Amino acid sequence: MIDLKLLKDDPDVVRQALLDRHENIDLDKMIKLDKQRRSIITEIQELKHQRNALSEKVGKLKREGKEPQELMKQAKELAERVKELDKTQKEVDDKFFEAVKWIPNIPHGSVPVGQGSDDNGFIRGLKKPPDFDFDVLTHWEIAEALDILDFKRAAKVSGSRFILYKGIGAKLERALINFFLDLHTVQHGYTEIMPPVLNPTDCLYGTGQLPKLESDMYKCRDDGFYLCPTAEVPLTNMHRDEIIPEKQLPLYYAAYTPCFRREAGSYGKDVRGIKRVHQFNKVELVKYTVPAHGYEEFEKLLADAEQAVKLLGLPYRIMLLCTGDMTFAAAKTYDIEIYAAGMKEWLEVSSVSIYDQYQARRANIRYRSTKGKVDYVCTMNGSGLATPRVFIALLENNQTKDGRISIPQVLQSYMDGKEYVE
RNA sequence: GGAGAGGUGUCCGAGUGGCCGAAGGAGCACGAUUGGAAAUCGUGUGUCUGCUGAGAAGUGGAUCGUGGGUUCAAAUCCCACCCUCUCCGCCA
Repeated sequence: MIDLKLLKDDPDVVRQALLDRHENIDLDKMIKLDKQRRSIITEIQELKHQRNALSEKVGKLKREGKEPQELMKQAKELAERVKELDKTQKEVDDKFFEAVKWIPNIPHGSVPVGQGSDDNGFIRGLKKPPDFDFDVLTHWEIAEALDILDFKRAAKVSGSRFILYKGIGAKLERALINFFLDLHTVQHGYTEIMPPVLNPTDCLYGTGQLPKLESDMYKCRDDGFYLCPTAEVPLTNMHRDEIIPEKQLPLYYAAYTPCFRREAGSYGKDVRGIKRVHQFNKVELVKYTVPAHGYEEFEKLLADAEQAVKLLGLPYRIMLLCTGDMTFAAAKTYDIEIYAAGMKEWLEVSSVSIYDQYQARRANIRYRSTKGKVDYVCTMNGSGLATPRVFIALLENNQTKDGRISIPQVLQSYMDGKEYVE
């Protein structure tokens, strides 16, 4: 949620943010509702004040053994009016907050204004894809040849866009997960969490997937749970409705979870292979910090994710997303993309986002400063990394002329010391 | 699914209709003490929010799991729901 003071005192900032993000939201209606709401509140509070004062008098007189009938009658009349107004206020309030939920975060000043991926900025990494001196295959061709992914049977047990890893393929997937977790917990100081992956509505609202991405998630009909679309959800909601002592900050969490996405609206796209699937594995990094250190920690988080790609020796680049390409709740986002030689595309393997206090406001996550002041924390997260695309890149970039895949050195200890998938 | 117990501030915990935003303790902050620290002593200390104010602040309102109800007045009484714990059943 945005800071409501902005709406009242500086609505143009919000208006500009909406423009930059190409969000079509009727801000004037909200401002009007807010004004209406405030005036009702003022009125109600005045009445309640009177009522409370009367009640107090009644109490005092009764204790003195008197029966203040007249006062009680007055108070009753007041109380009835208050009750009615309370109802009106609730209606206006509900309308207002329902509308405010749809206001996205304000982009950070360093974010380029733009429409879509063409307007994203290049930060660092490879400018051009690497060359190969032989005809490269796509990952689905290699995987079938090596019998490490079984597309037909994946479709049989679940449908299209599901992955069935087999044999050394399954082991490679497990190696990636373990490598990422070990890297971030041992080298980068994150605390490992293994959270539940069925999460209730409140959690998805807290991190900002709801209300906007409702149709992109799987929902359990009878229990109302959503299948976790990213570990960001449980990791960020862990501290919902808490006030964290400042000296405990920053908090660093890393978690492996499967992630579930309906990928609604992408039907004809990327149907071959495992680039876009309904269930995938991801190691997610989440940090909670004091707002003043947010952007410094954010750059470190990016570097932590980048390190994983570097150690795997994959060709990558880091892009800064423009206003039009960022998700709803983010104030700034970097994408790490690796090049897949077979598909001849850059694939996003990590999206590193900072939310300022937007998520914290929604999820009510606060901290108490050493001086005793309470304020919302700053949250951020990034994939470190999502496996299917790393898997693609390993197959497509590490393929050899003779049809094998060389295993990066950092993974070999997780693969019984093997140097090749063959 | 059945039976019982419980949900109060940062935490523990008292509180069964008005003098309760809430005893007591811990924690935290500040001060004293100390060469420094621990211990000790003193003082302060919930959160959200309306209005006025440049601000310091002032003055209201709300808040004791959530939502309703009774009452002039609710942490306290009534109803529904949610969550946690214990026991039983069921499943793994």
